[in-house]
Amino acid sequence: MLTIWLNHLVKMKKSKDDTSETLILNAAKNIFIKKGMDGARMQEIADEAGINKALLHYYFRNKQQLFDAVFLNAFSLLAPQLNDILNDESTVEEKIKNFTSNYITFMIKHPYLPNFVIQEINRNPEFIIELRQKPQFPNIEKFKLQVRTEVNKGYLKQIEAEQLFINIISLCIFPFMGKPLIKAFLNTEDDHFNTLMEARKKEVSNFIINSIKA
Amino acid sequence: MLTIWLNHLVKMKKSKDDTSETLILNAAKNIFIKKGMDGARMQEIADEAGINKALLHYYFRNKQQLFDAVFLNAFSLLAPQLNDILNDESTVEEKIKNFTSNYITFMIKHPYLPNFVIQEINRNPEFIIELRQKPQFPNIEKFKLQVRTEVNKGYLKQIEAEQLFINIISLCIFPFMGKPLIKAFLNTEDDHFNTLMEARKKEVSNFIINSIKA
DNA sequence: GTCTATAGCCAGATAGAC
DNA sequence: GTCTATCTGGCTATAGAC
Repeated sequence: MLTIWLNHLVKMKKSKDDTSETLILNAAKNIFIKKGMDGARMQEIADEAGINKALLHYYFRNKQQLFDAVFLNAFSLLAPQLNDILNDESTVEEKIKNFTSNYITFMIKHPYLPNFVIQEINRNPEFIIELRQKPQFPNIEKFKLQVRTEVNKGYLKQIEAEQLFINIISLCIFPFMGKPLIKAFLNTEDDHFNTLMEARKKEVSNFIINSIKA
Repeated sequence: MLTIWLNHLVKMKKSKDDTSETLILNAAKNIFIKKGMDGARMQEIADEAGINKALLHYYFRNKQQLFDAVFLNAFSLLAPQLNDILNDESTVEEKIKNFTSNYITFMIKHPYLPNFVIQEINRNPEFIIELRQKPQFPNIEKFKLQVRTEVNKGYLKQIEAEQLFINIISLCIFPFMGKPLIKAFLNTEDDHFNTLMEARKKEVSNFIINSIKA
């Protein structure tokens, strides 16, 4: 009886973010995102989590399963925001303003995410097949229809919805993937790069809307 | 004497592309681009080249040096074209037309290159420091000045040269890095994706120029 | 649940014959 | 220059004590 009560106390002391499982997931996220599936070492993840290597295998049977947990979690951060924007009721112009601003804000917070996700999808295309099954997977049909309608009504210049969509996500995501290259090309440092990204929250939507507004 | 002559004959039979060294470099390129430095196996590269693992170490002392050779070669394909465009004498509008069309044509031929280069730079940022030393490394100062001049003269709408540069390369490069994701979002297959990329040779410059022309 | 110790494998690199 | 055979280290995964 006493031991139960003591255990209870101990459990209370640990916040939800301090359980071994979440410690491991966080550590794994950091290491996998930096080094990828192939470059990451289980020992390194254990060290980062401040626990033992054997414990990784206790919670997640093997490296692949630990990786999958991290990957799916990362992807599920990226996708839903896309969906929200694509399917709400605002005009194309409003959609673009909201989406670019929100997505770039999000990218500033999680700059390593797109590189990680895209790299690992290229390494293992099976992932995408799995992801597509899920009902939350982004669907752009409504957006396509809306663009066509607004083009026909003369609100927007002639443009293919699919090309517009590609342009939008390219402008939001690429700068973060290519950060080291862009910094080198512009011959600049983190401070100025961050200022540029901050400005892009408005810059990108202006750029797009300038181009397509009739 | 006879052996010398025979050796000569053998060497004549081999075209320049059939020497062991180029066989190895080609094989290494294929494997490294698909799997990255960490994912690639020396054995796999040897198999792809149709030679023995030990021979890899004979020509390139170790895996890192073989990788470096491939990486530098890949990068030196990407960079000079950028430089050519940035420093010739045409107007900003012409520059954008030429650059986007040429670069997307090039990307269609080498779709795996940007992913490879950017991924490995992120994995090992030392690379960029080395690359920046080289005189052929792209320099955008002239382009920046030119954009500012044309904005001041009223040929172009107000836009920061650096943001414009980021937009241009984002629109050219990202679609190829994100190909599996984009295909999934658009719910489409290789055929249609390739058609879209083909169209982008003109589409991208129209999109940009629409946006910035006064 | 958490640890130490170790099994077992695989990959990079070298030795040495031809 | 090219091969076969082998060394060596490091990594995933498990066994087993507490």
